[in-house]
Amino acid sequence: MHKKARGQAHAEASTVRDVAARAGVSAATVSRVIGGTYPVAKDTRARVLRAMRELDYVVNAHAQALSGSPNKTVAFIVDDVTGPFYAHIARGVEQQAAAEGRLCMLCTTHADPQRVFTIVETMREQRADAVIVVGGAWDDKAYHDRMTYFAQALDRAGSRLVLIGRPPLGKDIPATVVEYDNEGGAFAMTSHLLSAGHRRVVYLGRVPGLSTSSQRVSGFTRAHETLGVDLDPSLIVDGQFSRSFGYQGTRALLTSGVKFGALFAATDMVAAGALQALREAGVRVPEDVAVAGYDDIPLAIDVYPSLTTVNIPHEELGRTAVRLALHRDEFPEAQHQLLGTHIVVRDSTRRSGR
Amino acid sequence: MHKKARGQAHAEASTVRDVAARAGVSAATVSRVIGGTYPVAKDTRARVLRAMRELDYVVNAHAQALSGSPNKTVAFIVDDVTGPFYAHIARGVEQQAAAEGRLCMLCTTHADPQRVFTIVETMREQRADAVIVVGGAWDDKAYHDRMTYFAQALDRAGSRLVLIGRPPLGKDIPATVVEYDNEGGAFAMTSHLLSAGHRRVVYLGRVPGLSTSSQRVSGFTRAHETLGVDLDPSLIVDGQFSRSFGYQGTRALLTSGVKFGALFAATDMVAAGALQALREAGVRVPEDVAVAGYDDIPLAIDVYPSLTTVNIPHEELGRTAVRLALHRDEFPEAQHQLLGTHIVVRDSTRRSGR
DNA sequence: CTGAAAGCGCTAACAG
DNA sequence: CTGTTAGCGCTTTCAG
Repeated sequence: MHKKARGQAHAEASTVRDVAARAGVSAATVSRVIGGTYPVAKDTRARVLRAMRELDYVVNAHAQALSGSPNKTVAFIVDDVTGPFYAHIARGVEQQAAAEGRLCMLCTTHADPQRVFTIVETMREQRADAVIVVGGAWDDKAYHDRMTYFAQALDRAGSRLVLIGRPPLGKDIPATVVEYDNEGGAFAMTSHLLSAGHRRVVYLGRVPGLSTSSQRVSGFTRAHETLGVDLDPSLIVDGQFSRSFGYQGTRALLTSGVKFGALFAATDMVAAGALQALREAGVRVPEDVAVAGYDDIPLAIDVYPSLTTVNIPHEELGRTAVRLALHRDEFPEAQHQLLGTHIVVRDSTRRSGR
Repeated sequence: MHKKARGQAHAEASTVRDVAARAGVSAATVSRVIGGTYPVAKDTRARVLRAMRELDYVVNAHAQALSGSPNKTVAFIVDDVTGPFYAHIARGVEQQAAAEGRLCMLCTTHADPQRVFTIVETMREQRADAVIVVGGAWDDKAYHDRMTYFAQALDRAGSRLVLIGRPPLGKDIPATVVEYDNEGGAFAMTSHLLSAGHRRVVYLGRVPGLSTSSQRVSGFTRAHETLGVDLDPSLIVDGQFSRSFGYQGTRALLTSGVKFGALFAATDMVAAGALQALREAGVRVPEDVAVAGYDDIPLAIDVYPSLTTVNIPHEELGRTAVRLALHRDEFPEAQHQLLGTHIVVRDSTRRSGR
């Protein structure tokens, strides 16, 4: 009777053929009803529909994908969903993917640069029609080459590699790049601080070799040059993009006796840690030290005092990435976007006295 | 020459057959090499492997899935990735899914209860081997029935419905449920507040009909009964789980002239809004009003003053959900878990003077 | 250890 | 409008 006798008690899922039999039509007709993209007599369709319902029929997406219909999934690869920074981009991606009728696969690398390769490979297997990678890139040739290879491989397969917040791989590499004006934001923020009269501004949290970091530091430096303020190199301190580094780093700074009137944290998380350290040390913000962050994550309005920071259009980055990737044929010229950033002034730098 | 002449310039991806030809073996042998689960002569395997590399071969996951090999994806459905609450659960899910060799599909309902149905249906099509839904459920019969139906349908197909932070659907419904002690957490927190001497504690943000909310309110009420403190019903105020409601609601409370010495916010986000409103009104926390939240999201340590709140084991919820669902045959008894919660005391309730 | 052949569930020509 | 016939790329008996 049964095709197979599984150990499990799973009723075999019904197929187009079952539906066809029940509705007294051919499998092809059922398929046409499913697709909806082909004329089918009104009552035939009705019968088929009813049969589907009675059998609790559900198409098999894999079979669909296999027999030619374009795949409908977008892959999204991040370091860590937990960071508000990524979470908001993820929301944009998910939103746009849904709007374009795509499913969204979420993968996490936990900041292991190797893992991104494995994952991209897996996505090739899945035949995802866009693979979106977000986060700073490392200045590493091997890394760069590997990504370039993936870009080409995905392209050959009709898919697309998308980089969010990373520098382009190169001129003729088939990849979509959606950046935000990292350098410009840092420039604007530093200018804001310098114009308020601060002469010794700490940059807290440089990560050598990380593209995001280099760009921010570059904006920081350029602002000093532009405004003709000397920059003491010891004011740029290395450290991770984390709350705990913000805390530790600031404490270290405080005990080291370095003088500074303002602190520009590499990210809002770093700033949050810094604020705590300053508060514990009895340093008033912004009276004694002005503090600024970068990213404008929701946290920024809840810390005390509320944080002046650089706004990044998170959700738009995500949405743009998906849109561009899926419609690359319509917008071949637009495959490299640079979205704007702007500073948001809050209490942590307000009326800063020198 | 070519099988098809596509308009696109995509080189057709190579298949097992191509690899087989190149290695001078049959497709079956290539498949065996891929699966690794079957003896293949050492040098044959080597040749196949080389051919795969040379052709840049990538298996087609859909074809694999279609021809019987169990599917390898887990679906995760949330209201909104953006909430830190969900983000951390997502991390747990992703982590465990990766550990179990599964891919993770992320879907968002934007709090539209209808959308969850569409998505679950889509996941049936994808043949996901577990479908995880997180977030409070509505006390709605239609909703309940629909979920029950999905639970059964998924079960029939060898998949599994998992509910995180939602009450079970019923005794014999095949679904995995991972809850956290919502009522207990609220009870503990309320007791903490009452034992500190507060007699008029506001509960800010009840959402009638939402399971999460009902449980918290129930813990709140029970603590009053247990400690023999009268509860003025007007102290329970309805409102959404959002920062903005926390802000507005608190302002309204303040202008209404209702007296209260402590405020228990339905969630940390609500508490964050409340803190802002109190600060703006010149009400000192915790001296004038003690404030507590619920969820223990990272934000809680960054608001000022740092927030006393109820800790939920976010990541563990996610991990447990995946583990239980995938190994349901090994742990049939454990398909309903209740994870513990505990209060974390921080500055917002410290040394509260009556 | 390896090959040949059948088929997973669906869609896409090609004929009616 | 609808049925028939081929596969999509892979795994899996069943024979060597």
